[in-house]
Amino acid sequence: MIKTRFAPSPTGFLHVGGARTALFCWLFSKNMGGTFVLRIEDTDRERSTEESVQAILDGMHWLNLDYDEGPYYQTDRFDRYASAIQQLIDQGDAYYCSCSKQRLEDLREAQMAQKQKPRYDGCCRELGLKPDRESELVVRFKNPQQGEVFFTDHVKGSVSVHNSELDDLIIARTDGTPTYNLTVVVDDMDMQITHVVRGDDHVNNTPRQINILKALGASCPEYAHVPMILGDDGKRLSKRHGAVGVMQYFEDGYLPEAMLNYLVRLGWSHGDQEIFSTAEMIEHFSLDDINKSASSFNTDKLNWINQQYLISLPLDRIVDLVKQRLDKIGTVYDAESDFHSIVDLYRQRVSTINQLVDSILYCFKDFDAYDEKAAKKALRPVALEPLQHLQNELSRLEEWKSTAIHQSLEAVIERLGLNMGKVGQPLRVAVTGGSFSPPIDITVEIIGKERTLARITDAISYISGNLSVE
RNA sequence: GUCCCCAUCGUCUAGUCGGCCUAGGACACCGCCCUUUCACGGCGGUAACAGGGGUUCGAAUCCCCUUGGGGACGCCA
Repeated sequence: MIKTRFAPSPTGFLHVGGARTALFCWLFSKNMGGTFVLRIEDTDRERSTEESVQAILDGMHWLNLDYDEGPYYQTDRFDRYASAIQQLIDQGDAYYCSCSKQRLEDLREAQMAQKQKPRYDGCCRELGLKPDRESELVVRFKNPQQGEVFFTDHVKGSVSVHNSELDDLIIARTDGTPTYNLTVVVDDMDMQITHVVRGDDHVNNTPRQINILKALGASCPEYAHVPMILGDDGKRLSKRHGAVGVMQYFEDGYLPEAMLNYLVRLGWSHGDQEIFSTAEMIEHFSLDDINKSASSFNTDKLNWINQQYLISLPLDRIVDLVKQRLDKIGTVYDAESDFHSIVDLYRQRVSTINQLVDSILYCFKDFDAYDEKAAKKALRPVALEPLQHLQNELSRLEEWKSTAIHQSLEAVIERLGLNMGKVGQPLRVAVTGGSFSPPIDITVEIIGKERTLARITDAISYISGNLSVE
């Protein structure tokens, strides 16, 4: 039976890299019919926050990455860690160390100066120090000094590191609290995790953890270290640029399905397939197909995928999201109004919910100003006559339907000897404020007779006003 | 600096463990078609095996070196 875990530390929001790691982990366990556990690694009390825990939970919930077990909190398991540390000490696999931070710092500097890899020199390793009330000691793991650690990673392949490269890492701080490398090992062991799927910034920790695991008498899980996600510019995602929480994408109008689909294709593929339903991802996913190298986040492609989902998801879903957004930005609209047709007309013209809402706003409220370029091009004196004729024709319409509206347009075109562009485009700008919209007859129908006529009047006076100014 | 890892179009990638690759798909970009605008859709185009050595009848695929990138080196995780 397969068991995986996602183990974030709550020191910030769930960023795209973390989200993808969680996704791969989740996908793998679903594919194998295994168990997916969520574990919050909050042993660093200085930096862990309640808000971060919530942000991670929110992000996973939005993406629909549900867990079968947890969330477990490491801070609830300090007793267990203490006993594991004691076990190691009793076995002679760990020892107390009294080296001061100052000595450690000096040591590190001296090693760097000699172009060596900075690491603990084992000063207290054979001293047999005992803890007393006066001095606060730290506990170090007695890492083997001979041989090498070898493991086969599902994505990186064979990795080996000589024990001589490793030092005696601290497993308990002076205040007695356990550190990361000890807690992961104990938890993975106790929770019977069979596959550790995590960011590849942990490959260097793996040999140390394997050594601790062996000392504790446990067997090793399998590993899959997934590569990092770089920013749009190929640089590392950091707080200062690009590293936004996954919920920011929700705020920006992206769909969780699209986000998941985009993320799954970053570092993983299944032939030439681009669009995957969740079921398809689960069916085809395999850890061994994950790419070894880092990949860059590309917003253009995310936008494209989001648009694909905007088009293919059930209309009701999109309408709900549009209403939510409308409410959020405080747009007043008739609660009875039916958005289905307008949303359906626009979903293939935009790439996010927010863009969709922005572009249909003119249906609910009058716009403050015309789009500058559009007005300059379409609302010129030559447009006066067509607009006046349209005003006339349309005001006489009894049935406000696109077909009838279309006939009115045709009538004006014929009477004035113009083409559709000369008549339709001024109308479009007059009525929507901009130059992009679905077919003009349909657009006009949706806006309604009263509003349409009023806006044509406004456009006529706008053009006339400009005339008198000149 | 030391150790670990990585390297196909601008980006995401295919490349079933050497031949079917004069390197395929997608995003972006550029044309054309559809079209009253904008999109969607359709068709076409520009564009890559980091460099150098091997191994082999034959290498994007295997080996070595160089270069470049990333990661780790905490009483952070």
